Amino acid sequence: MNSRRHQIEEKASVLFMERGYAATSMRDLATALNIEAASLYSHIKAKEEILQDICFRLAEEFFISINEVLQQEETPLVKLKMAITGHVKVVLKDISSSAVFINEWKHLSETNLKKFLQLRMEYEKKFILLIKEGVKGGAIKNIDEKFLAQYILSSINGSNSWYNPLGKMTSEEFGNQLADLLIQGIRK
Amino acid sequence: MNSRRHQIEEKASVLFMERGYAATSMRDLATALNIEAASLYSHIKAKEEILQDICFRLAEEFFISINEVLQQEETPLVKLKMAITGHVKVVLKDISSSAVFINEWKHLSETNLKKFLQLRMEYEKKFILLIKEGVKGGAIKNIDEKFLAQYILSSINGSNSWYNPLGKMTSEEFGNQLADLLIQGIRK
DNA sequence: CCTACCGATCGGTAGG
DNA sequence: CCTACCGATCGGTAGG
Repeated sequence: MNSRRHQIEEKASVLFMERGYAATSMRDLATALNIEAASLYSHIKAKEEILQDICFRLAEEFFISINEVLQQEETPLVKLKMAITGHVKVVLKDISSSAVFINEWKHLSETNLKKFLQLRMEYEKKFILLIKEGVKGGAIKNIDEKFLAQYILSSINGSNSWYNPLGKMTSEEFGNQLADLLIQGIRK
Repeated sequence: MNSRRHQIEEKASVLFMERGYAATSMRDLATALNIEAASLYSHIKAKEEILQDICFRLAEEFFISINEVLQQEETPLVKLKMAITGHVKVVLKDISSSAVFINEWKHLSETNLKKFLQLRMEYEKKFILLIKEGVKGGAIKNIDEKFLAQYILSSINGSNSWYNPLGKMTSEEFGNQLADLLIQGIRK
């Protein structure tokens, strides 16, 4: 709907990814959009509002993905693979926004920061539960589930910085490849 | 030798990790050291000099580690595991400095940035070569070596953000565990 | 969406 | 290592 606002967030994601949130000024953003800095404030209330919107939008997308996986009737290992490919899909669908989600959340101010970390913890817990199932059933190595969850999630998130959309792999192939490597590493 | 300078860099690493380079002011740093901002400049020439020193010091440590591994007479898979545990060791030995190396290098200015990216590429190439050996010898899956190298390195680097020095694992145990997961994922 | 601004803060220097 | 500053830039507002 609000297309100008959408343009602002899109451009901001790119700049925040490239230079970081703190090093991107409202004048930088305005220049990239061919307007004056003051004009931005008829579309947003504050700089942080942009960061907030990006971070919580991505959080929502990650939740949609994992919740869809959790209601499937599959083995833990299959579900875990789906959770991984689903996470990768969200990351690669919008690389700049996910880069901001992954690297710039720390610039959220108090209340937002708390909410954000709460959501991230909830999301990680869902991964941990999935892994616990797998360990119990004997499909996954008997390693601390939190360790494995952090390992998997940080490995996927890292791919944000090196996946090349212009390379030979589509994002689906990439996600599958990555998931296979991770799954083979942790399975018994 | 120059212990005051060393203290400045140490404290700066922590602040740069916590808030990011751009969001850390020289006044923040000075306050953390109980001195005035202007006093910092009798020890350093500019803010970027601190960032530069941290980034290139870490780069050096990574090179020392990989070069030691490369001159070993071992199978590619064993050498790769050594390269991984060596890299983890450097990362975990100084979590704040390595966090700056991993996340804040983009704030280096032109000349330093170019040099830094050059070094990082050289380092990655050594990993790629190691993996190529393994693929040729049939020990490692026939997957694009660059993909595998990026996957491994970004997975290790990610651990910087979630390894808990106060947890049950020593950094050696942690590095071994991580290396095993990665190796088992990529081996044939 | 723009012009014209504001107070605050930035990295850094002069001089002791 | 400090006091006293400087020009530049920051996020943001008023008023149209």
